[in-house]
Amino acid sequence: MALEHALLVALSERPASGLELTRRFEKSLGFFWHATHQQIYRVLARMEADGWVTVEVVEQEGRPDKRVHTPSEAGRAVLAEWLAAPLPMETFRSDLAVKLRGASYGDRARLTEHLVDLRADHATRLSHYEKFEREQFPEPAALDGAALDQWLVLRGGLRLEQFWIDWITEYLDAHQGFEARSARTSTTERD
Amino acid sequence: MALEHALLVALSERPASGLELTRRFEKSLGFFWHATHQQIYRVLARMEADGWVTVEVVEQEGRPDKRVHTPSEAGRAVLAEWLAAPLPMETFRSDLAVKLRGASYGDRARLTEHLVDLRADHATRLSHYEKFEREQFPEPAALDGAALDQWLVLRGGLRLEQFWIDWITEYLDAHQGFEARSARTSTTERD
DNA sequence: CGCACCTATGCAACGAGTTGCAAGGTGAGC
DNA sequence: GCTCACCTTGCAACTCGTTGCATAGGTGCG
Repeated sequence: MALEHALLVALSERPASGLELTRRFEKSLGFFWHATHQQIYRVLARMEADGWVTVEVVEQEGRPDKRVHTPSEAGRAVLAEWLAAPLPMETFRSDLAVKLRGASYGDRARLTEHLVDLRADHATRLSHYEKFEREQFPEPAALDGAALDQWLVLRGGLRLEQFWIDWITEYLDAHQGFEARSARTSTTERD
Repeated sequence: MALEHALLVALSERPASGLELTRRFEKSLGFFWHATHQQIYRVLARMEADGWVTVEVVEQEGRPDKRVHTPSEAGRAVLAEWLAAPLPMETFRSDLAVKLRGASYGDRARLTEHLVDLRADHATRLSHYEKFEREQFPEPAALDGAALDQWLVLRGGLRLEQFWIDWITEYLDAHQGFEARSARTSTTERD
């Protein structure tokens, strides 16, 4: 329902072809959104049919032509209307939560290994975001308008990665603590 | 792809009918998952056809019969296999992120109002979770096994609500700071 | 030349998830 | 007795998103 609007935001920042949008969604906007190129192409086609964007065919040297999309007046109106609507609370789905909760019904040691790996992956992405922040936004206090917004969304990405890391750490610590207590108890029992 | 597994976890904790599962998903498991009753019925039917659960029809007084589902041996094997698989990093979609990023192309004041409301909603849910934690898990250090896992998933829910609150707060503060700076600048210019 | 790979766009089929609606029964209030 | 709400299950139609494949030219490598 909202990919249309995400595309309108991206195209408002800079008109682009379908593939260029796909690339951009893998980068900065991708902190909180991901879409395959097919999905993007399909939605772009619908938006064009609905008159939300205009298309200009740009010929390129040594490459196929590309179709560059720009928000129309109608598209800008649709975007503005969507932006003004209230935000419903999002519930999300997390396989991780289900696996944590179901750990008793499987191999907890295997799960623990995967959790260590997953935490490492999130740490890697976090440091990637931090590098990006240092390079692209060296002086956040000087930002305003769209650039300030972009930085703040990146801040959300950073915070989210930290959330995953902290949660997994709490889980691992809690189970380690439980095992330590069990070991002490059985030692005591042996005595 | 994973609703099957979430249902198997829930049914492992306690066998249930479709509607009972729907209720439970609105509560504790719902921190990180939500499903409509239709979705649950359809998946239960498929799991029954695949032999992952067995169904017992339970007659009730003054109510329609209910069909209570219990994981079969095959179902438990499927769940264990899924639990042992590596966890892919989840990317998620957030309308909030898109709206924050696109704020320049709409009415920022309206968005700000909605953000204040949204933050209040998350704060409400957070305190609800905190109450639940105090009541259901008064002594976390004493937990083990499935109960410890349940508490840790609730901890994730708490952390996630805090994430939303902190992020929105950072956004509002940053824009307030920018407005304050702008006001000072224009005052200076007037002098 | 043959082969692999890149750019750019797109189709077809499938699975997941939501919304709207309904059947068929019970209990509660008036 | 009638209406209304609720319980339990379920169908149908729709949107959203993914996966696999296709086309058609261009570049790079041995």
